Amino acid sequence: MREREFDRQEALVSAMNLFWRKGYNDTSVQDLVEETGVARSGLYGEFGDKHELFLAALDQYQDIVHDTLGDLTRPGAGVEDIVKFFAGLVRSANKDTEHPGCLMCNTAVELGRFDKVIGDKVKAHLNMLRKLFRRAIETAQQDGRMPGNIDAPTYGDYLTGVMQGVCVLARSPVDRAVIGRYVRTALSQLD
Amino acid sequence: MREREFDRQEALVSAMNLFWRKGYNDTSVQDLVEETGVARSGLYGEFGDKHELFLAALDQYQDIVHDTLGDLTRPGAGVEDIVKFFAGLVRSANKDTEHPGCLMCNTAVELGRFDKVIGDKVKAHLNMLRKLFRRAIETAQQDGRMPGNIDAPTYGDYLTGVMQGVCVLARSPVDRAVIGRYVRTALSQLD
DNA sequence: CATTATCAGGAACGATCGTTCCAGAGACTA
DNA sequence: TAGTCTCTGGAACGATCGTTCCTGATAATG
Repeated sequence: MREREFDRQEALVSAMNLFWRKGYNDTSVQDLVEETGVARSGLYGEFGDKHELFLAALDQYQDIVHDTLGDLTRPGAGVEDIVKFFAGLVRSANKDTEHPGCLMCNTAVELGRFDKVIGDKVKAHLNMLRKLFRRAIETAQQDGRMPGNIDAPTYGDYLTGVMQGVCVLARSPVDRAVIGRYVRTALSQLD
Repeated sequence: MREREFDRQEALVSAMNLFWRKGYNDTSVQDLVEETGVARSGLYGEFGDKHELFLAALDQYQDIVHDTLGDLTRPGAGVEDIVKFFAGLVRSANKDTEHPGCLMCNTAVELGRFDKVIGDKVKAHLNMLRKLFRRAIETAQQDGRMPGNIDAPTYGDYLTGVMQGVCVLARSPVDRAVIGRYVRTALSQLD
C-alpha cells in the first residue's frame, strides 16, 4: 500500500473556490489540476468525474455557509442573528475577493433549472435558508421583537430572496454602495 | 451584388434567446448555427466573433427589457408602474419559459466581474434600472403617494436588488410560490 | 531485500471548441 | 447572356475539452 500524497479536503476546498469563481462550465479539468495541485488521475480516482467533483464542492460549500450563518443555525436564533448574518454578507461583498457572491446562487443561475442532480442540491440549500429565516422570525415574534401579524414563512421567503439579490449585486460591477443601501432598506423592518 | 439570405434581427433574437437559456460559456457557435439557422460564415460575417455576437445580443436584450418595463420608462411613471412591472416579472417567472430569469442578471453572475466589456454593459443596465426606480419614487413622493422621508435613490437601489433576487429565484428549482411571496413582501410598502 | 500494491504524472483518446478558408451557387451589371 | 461580385454551406484548422490508460516511482509487506 501507498498513501495518497494529497489531502482530499484541501483539494476539495481548492476546487470549490475555483468553481465559485469561474462557474461550472468555464472551469476545465486542467484548471482544477493546476489549482488543486493534484494530478488528473488523483482527481478522477478520488472524486469520479468533473460533475461528481462539482457536487462534492457544493457539499463542501454547504459546510462553509453553515459556518458563516453563525448563530442563525441555533434553535434560539432571533432577529439580531438575521441582521448579523446580512451584515456579514455585505462586508464580504465589499471585500475584493477572488470569488464574489455565493457559489450556490451562481450555480442556481447557471444550472439550477437544467441539471436535475445539481438542481436538487440548490433547492435543498434554499429550503434550508428559508427554514432558518422562518424559525428566527417565529422566535422573534415569541419574544415580542417582531410584530405577530406578519407571516413568518412569507417573511422567510422574503429574506431568502433578498439574500439572492445580494449575491447577484456582489458579482456585478455595480458600485459597492448599492449593496449596502439595498440591504439596509430590505431589513429596515428588523431594527 | 447578392442580398443576404437571413434576417439580422431574427438571427439576433434567436441567438439572444439561446444565450439567455444556456449562458455564454455553455453556448457553442455550433449551437448558435443550429438555433439561428444561419451558417457559420453568416454569423461571423455579420456579427464578428462569438464575443461580439454576445454583446449584440445584450443590446437586443436591452430593447426587450425596455418594452417589458412598460410605462416605467416614461418620465411621469409612479408607484403603480413599479408594482405593475414587478407583477409582470412574477408572472413570467411562474410561466415555464425556455429561458427563465433575466439575461442581464445571468450575465452579471457569469461574467460581470471578469469581463470588462460585458461588465460595462451590465453596469449600464443596472444603473438604468436604478435611475428609473428612483425617478418613479420621486414622482410618487411629489404626488403624495409615498412618504417623503424615504430616500429615493436608496429605495431605487433597494428595488434594483429585489429585482435581482426575483431573477435568481426564477432560475432556481425552488417552489414558484416563494417568488410571489418574496415580491409581495418586498413591495408591501408600496400599497 | 524482493515483492506487491497503489500512487503520480503525463501521454493519448475521440469529441468539440472558436475560427478561418474555400469552392460553388446565386443575383446583380453590362 | 457573359461576367463579376458576394453570399452560403461546409470542410478544415489548431487548440482544448473531459476522460482513459499506461509507465515509472514509491512505500508498505513478507
